[in-house]
Amino acid sequence: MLRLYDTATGEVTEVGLRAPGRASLYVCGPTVYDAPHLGHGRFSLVFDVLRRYLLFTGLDVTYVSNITDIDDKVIERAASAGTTPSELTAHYEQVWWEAMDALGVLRPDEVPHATAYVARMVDAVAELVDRGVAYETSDGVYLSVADVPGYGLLARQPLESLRAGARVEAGEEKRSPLDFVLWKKAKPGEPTWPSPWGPGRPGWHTECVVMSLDLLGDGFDVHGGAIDLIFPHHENERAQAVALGRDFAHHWVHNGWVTVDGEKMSKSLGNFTSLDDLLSRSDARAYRLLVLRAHYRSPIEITPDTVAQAEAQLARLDELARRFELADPLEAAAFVVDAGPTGVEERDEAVARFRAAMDDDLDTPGALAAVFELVRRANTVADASGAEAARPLAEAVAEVCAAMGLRLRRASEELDDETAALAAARDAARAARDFARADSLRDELTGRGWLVEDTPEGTRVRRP
RNA sequence: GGCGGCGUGGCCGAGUGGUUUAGGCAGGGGCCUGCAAAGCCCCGUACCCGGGUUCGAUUCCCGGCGCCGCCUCCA
Repeated sequence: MLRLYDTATGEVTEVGLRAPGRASLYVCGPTVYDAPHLGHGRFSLVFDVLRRYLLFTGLDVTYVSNITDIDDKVIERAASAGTTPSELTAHYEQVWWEAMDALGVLRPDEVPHATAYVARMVDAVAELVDRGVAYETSDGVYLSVADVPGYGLLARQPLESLRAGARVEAGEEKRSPLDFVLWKKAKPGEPTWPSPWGPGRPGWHTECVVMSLDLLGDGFDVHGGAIDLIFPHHENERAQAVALGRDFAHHWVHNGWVTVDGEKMSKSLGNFTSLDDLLSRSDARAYRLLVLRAHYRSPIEITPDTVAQAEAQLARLDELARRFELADPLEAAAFVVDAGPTGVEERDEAVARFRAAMDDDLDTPGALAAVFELVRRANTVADASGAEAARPLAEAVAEVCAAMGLRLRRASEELDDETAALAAARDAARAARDFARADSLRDELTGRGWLVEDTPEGTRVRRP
């Protein structure tokens, strides 16, 4: 059974499921006011891997991830771009899904949009006011965190300690600097929805509480997001759920940063890279592999060097797929499910090692180590006893990679006529034992950017 | 000021109180090959510093040093 670090307790504990055989996950999605960057890519990949692994173990998984399509940034960006918030968010949501598709991230089962949930958010805020834990000011409605038992649980800091560091804006009417806005009264020119407090729009933290509980119900299993969402976003979500008397997420999972030169990549530091930049200059699978190579809670450094290392690693896997002409399990189905032991002992043990690593707080580096050991074994057995003897091992590599969403590529490149002719000429020269000519033809091919290999079937060229 | 994380061999990156090792990339030697490539085999006496606990610490404790993060509606 899967064990994961739980931010709420600070310990790695078993992920208890609300309903046997069924897992429910809510992952905070993007605010669609700009193109996605590497950080968005990482959290999407981390939770895609978690989801795929749960599916692999045979669970029925419901995965919900939202789109935030109304907030200050959306309004500001739309204004400066001379467009409307809804046009802006429609555009960037499309960009978002294109990037997710490129990364091989499965679409969520449900994608709630904040703007579609405003009425239900108003209901929730009204109930918080009724319960006496929220109050109205001249500019909105706020939650009184002092009235929420256990506030600071996720931040792992007591209320007083958080208060000491909180920034206080001049002219605020909040009772405590930590109180956060549930409803913002409209300023001129802003999109609005009706409410008991006049026209306005919801605060950010409310949507995820309302949408997750609506779609997954009380006591859903896992709530995830990137580490920066712990405080205040998730803390404040939880605070509302507690104040509403609802049973909220049972396990909190957060992934680590993408860093650049050892520093957190962030917009304010101006050191962020868009996902498109990376995908345009590297194999999209390399980013998934880069994410898998590090533990999900560790920071990962994305540099041209680490990307190149991941691509070299990928080449080793692809080479195996080519050697065995492996079918891609993700060609036939969106995800793979473990069919259980096959009776081929070495294969079954390797899959068990893979699962043990994944069960141990999603230890993907360990899982990858099991994969590469299996790659070596498959090649060794094939060298000694032929490809058929090693086939179950090689197929297990593809299967287990697919369980992490990593697809292997066996297709050789399309050859243009000239290249194919050079390769054929080289085969003829070798057959005639005219090695000088064969070597010069290889140089010719190499000069055109091909890597030349001899196989039992003759010259094979591929891109390095 | 409060809270937390990290410091592993050329690089990336796991892990562990001591028996034989993560894994990948790069590098060296070998097998294979007409020569290569791919694949396979072998190779690096790594764990920030100083104390302490211990028969024994990279792993536990304390103290340093260095780096990073959160306490701001950043993934």
